[in-house]
Amino acid sequence: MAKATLRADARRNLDKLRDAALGVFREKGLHAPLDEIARRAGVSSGTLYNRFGSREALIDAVAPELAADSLRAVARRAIAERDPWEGFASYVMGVCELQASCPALNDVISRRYASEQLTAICRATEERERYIIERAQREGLLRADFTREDLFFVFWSTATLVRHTSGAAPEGWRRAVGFLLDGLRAEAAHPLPAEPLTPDQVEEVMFRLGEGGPL
Amino acid sequence: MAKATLRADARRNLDKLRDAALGVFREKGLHAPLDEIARRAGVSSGTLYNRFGSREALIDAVAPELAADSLRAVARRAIAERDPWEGFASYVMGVCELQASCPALNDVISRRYASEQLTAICRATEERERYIIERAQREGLLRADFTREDLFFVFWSTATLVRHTSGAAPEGWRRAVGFLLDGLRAEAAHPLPAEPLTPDQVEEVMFRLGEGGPL
DNA sequence: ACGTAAGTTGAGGCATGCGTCAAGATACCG
DNA sequence: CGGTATCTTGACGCATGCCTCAACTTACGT
Repeated sequence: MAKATLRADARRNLDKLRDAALGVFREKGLHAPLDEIARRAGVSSGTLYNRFGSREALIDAVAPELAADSLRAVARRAIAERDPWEGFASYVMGVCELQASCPALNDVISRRYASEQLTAICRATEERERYIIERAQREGLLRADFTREDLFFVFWSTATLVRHTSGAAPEGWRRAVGFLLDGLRAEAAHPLPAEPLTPDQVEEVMFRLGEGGPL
Repeated sequence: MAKATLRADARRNLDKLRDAALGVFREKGLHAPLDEIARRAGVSSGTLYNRFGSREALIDAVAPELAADSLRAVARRAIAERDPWEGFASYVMGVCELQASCPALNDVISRRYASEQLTAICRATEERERYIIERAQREGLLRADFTREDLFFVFWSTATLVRHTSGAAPEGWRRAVGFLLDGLRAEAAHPLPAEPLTPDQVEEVMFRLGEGGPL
């Protein structure tokens, strides 16, 4: 399917587009206008479509550099914490910090776009999260009824919070996450009014997030 | 400025538009296309602009019927609770239920639109909230460092949650709110990593929400 | 150096949604 | 009933953003 060899100029354009996409995505999020990426790369929008064909392909091309490393690093730091609760808390805060630091990461973490690479990155994330959660629960520090799917509540919430408060109160989200973490400690637990989401439900929600729609 | 008396047909159209707006807003939220409202009212979009002139004016015309009563009712029920914590929890859950039950209310509560009437409604809300919060704090049930501005964290979060999970997991948000409430009990309190938002900051965030922008 | 396959261009078609205005319709007054 | 002020209409222009394709340009092999 894919041509093995590109003409030199095409190859150059592909690289310029990749770089431009990385920059624009980081500044404006994964929904940034493709035209702007083409403009920044110094090529026409037609070329962008020639080289990539879709936003998704473009995202796939930059996803690893954009997200994989930072997410891995956050998990690594969390696991390195001696205290399992501190590890969990550090993970949650760390991921939220990523969300706050870069619109594109925020989109990745709250799953505003799906793509092959992104999905792979998330699957890797998932396993690390399970470990971090279980470790904290084994010691009776994280409430026992907390599931990995519940993490999405945290990240979806922070996604919006960060998006809207980054201007007026850049550190405001930390307070919200603080409240939330206090509710996740084992000793804070009270019976919950609803069952956890199933992985399928999470999947479905993410799928709809991709659709876009208003907000 | 405003004409005191309208011609009969104009008056009729105004009412039809008001009704249509109420219906469409309830179904789709306050950002629903104005054309659709005109269509449902059986008039042309030009007439909508003749009668109202802007989305904001249209919102103002339906805001009281749309939002004021239900918000008041939730606060009333909360205050009627004997236990101040139950009152507070019931208020939070109640408001979130409104968010979940109607896209327009969700927009009002999370302040996706500003308008004169809406602002007035919110100011009324504010006082009731202060009372509910203080009552629960006086008894040492709600954590002492919780401010009225922090309520917005809850409602902003739920707004997004509800918007995205209403299809796949209609009751899912209750679980998220459950976690949050557990973090708000006095005995769950741990030092927070950030200061509360000032009312000005809340104002500014709300102003930006109105702007729209992506998501 | 030249021919051709490969690549690029950018105007233009699509769709959404806001807001306007000249032309036509209609209520109301005398 | 007629005249006029009031009101309605709906096509149009605007803007955003996606995506395409016929015409043009360029790299590369010989």
